[in-house]
Amino acid sequence: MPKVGQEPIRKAALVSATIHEIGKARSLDVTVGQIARTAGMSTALAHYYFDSKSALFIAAMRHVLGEFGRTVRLGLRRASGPDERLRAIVEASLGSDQFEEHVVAAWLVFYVEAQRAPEAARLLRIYTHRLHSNLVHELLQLTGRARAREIAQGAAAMIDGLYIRHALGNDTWGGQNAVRFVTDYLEVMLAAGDAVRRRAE
Amino acid sequence: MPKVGQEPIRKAALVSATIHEIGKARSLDVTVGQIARTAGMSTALAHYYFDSKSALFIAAMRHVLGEFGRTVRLGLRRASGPDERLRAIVEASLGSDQFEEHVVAAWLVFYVEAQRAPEAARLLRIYTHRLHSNLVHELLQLTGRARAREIAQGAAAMIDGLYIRHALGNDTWGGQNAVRFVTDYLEVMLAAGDAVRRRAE
DNA sequence: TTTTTTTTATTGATCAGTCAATCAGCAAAA
DNA sequence: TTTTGCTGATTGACTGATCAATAAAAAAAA
Repeated sequence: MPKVGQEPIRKAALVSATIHEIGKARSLDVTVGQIARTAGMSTALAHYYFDSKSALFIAAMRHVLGEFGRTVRLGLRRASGPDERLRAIVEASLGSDQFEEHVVAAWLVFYVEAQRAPEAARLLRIYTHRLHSNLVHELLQLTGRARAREIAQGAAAMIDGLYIRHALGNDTWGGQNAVRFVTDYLEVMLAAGDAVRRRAE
Repeated sequence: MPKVGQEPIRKAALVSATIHEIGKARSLDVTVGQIARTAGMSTALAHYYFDSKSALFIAAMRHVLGEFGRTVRLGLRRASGPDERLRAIVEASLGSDQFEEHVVAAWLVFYVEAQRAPEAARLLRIYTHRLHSNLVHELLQLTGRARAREIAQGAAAMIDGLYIRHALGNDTWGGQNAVRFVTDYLEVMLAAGDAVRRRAE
């Protein structure tokens, strides 16, 4: 049975199983044994491919973040013009892909882990910065730099907030409307910026 | 040494130690032993006053939520007029009290716990509903019911998002500006509502 | 008032269970 | 025969919870 070239297959299976199990347990409190069993192998083999449990978690987090990045890039490639592109970013962040149950749980859990594990914090910072600079890049076509940065911060915070409220089931809206909340915010803030600018002139 | 009437003192010490230890560990992964030692007693005594570890966590969460509720009520009592009162709500949510290191960590950890423990979920829902209805109550003086609800949802999401970004150190602004982000949002959304209404007339 | 009983407060020791990690060793390719 | 893939068994450390035992205060009884 032992074939060569199993490493990438096994690692992928373990990463996928990790996300799945975290989603099921809704917590990082998942044993390597559970993960390994779900991935169809022994505990020892899981440790053969990943030195430690936390290394496995980091790999899982990197995978979720990678998936997200790919979704954003795909959305951006399809959109044209700043408005459409802003919408694409928001949709990638609050789209149905990201709202899959186990992905949601993984994100929440990673948020907590980012408080302790430096590597997890680093990964999350990359996500934050990318979201911010993506938003600013488009907003710069529509307003000044200072205002673009401010609106991007507000929108990013709103995205995170809507995400968490959905994750905890504390939302009355469906996932659909979440996008509208942010796009409304962007639209209104940009219009208000115009008003301010006009008033100043 | 054993005196009567220790129960409230011991329980308060345990709750306080729990919040402190969660803040230090930045995780729910804290042993009863650690908490008990910090509270100046044995593990067995901690179990004497709280049946289980999770009962202790729930008590700690109830305490944090209670403190928050008190802060909101105090702020509301001091404010007059819907604008001031809205500001008071936001300030209570994003004020320096709530940004104390261990309180922040406790909130984040409770968010995750709310995914599994029904009682934790219930407590968090109370917080969510209270924040929402507080906001709606004031907004109703300034706009229609449907719009009030929508703006309240957006503002609440933004508050949570700003909170988490601060908790993770992913904020470039200081805690101060966080309040301004939300009040700006409220102001602009209300103004836009007026514009829409005027346009419709 | 003194004595006895009950209640409250407290702990060290320990149980029963869990878990991450290791290791020695086997099987099949290369 | 060396490398890669794989596992059962085991280790060592930890943890929540329980319990028997003890001390002091309060209440009841004498």
